[in-house]
Amino acid sequence: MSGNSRLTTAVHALCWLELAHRRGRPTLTSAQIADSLASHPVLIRRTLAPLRDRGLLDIAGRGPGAGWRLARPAAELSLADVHSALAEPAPFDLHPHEPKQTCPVGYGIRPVLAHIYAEVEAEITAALARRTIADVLDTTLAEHPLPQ
Amino acid sequence: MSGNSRLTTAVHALCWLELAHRRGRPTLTSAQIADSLASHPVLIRRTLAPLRDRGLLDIAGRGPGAGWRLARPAAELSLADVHSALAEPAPFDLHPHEPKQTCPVGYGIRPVLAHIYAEVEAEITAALARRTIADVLDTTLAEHPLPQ
DNA sequence: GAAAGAGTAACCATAATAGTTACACCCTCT
DNA sequence: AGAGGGTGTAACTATTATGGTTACTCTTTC
Repeated sequence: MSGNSRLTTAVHALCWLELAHRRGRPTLTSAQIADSLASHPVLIRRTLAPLRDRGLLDIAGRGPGAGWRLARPAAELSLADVHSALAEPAPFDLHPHEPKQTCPVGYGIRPVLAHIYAEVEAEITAALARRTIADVLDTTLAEHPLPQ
Repeated sequence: MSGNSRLTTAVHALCWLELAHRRGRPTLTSAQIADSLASHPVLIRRTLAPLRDRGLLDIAGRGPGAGWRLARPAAELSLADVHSALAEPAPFDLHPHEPKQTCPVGYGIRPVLAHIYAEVEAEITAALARRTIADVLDTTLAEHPLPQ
């Protein structure tokens, strides 16, 4: 239990919602989404909450019959949108403590590294922006269809 | 204490070694490196050990007078080399458990996501490959020189 | 009033990281 | 031979993130 699978969880959930939508099912409950992920409804609600707050998803109704649904067409929902909404941690951190300020390297290296790390983040975002939820779902269904 | 600052630690150490080299100091001990980072010699040895094993660094001598030194010119040492030697964790993981195999999404989504995540990794590597230790040191000294 | 749904707080287990101590081992120097 | 300066590494601690789980509140439909 070390890594970070929230992007996976969110993308899986959104693809599943889109597939349900295509099949004429407008919404899914968090229990139904959790079933596909072999996870738990509370985890789904926790993971999807920031997407709801950012307007990627919404809840249709309340009480019995309520459920999650995409707030935008799946073809207009990129993985970068999901990544950004999740506020994923950056892959690289600067020093845990301030380095020695009387050393030329310790004094000046932090903004240099921060700039490089920002570039890396931009590349990650750009790579994720190339794929939409619709792309992922279409590729999944086309390249790895259920047997029989 | 959540993130991962090992790339920062390693790049800082390598820059400091290169600066020492330019000043006519062929090696630095882990205690001297730790001093610049406001860290501890054991952490330095732990972080630098995989770089030594991968041939980016070596130890000159043993016993008194021993110390770390770059095994290659700093201009031929990219941050991607460092990142790779450190075996940094990927930013995104797949599902913590196998998703439901009777769901079309659960059945087929993992290789699709794995492919996208591999692309992201490649972009990270490419961005880091654009900078060498010499670049980082030169930029640090030029853009953020010690006052007076 | 019962039941289904989301929203959330609280707690547990696990793992990674940084920090730290302790000690074994190797070598140089006196 | 012994002292001391180095690395190598195991072991332990504290902190934090993550996933998992339970338990509860609130709202709405039936």
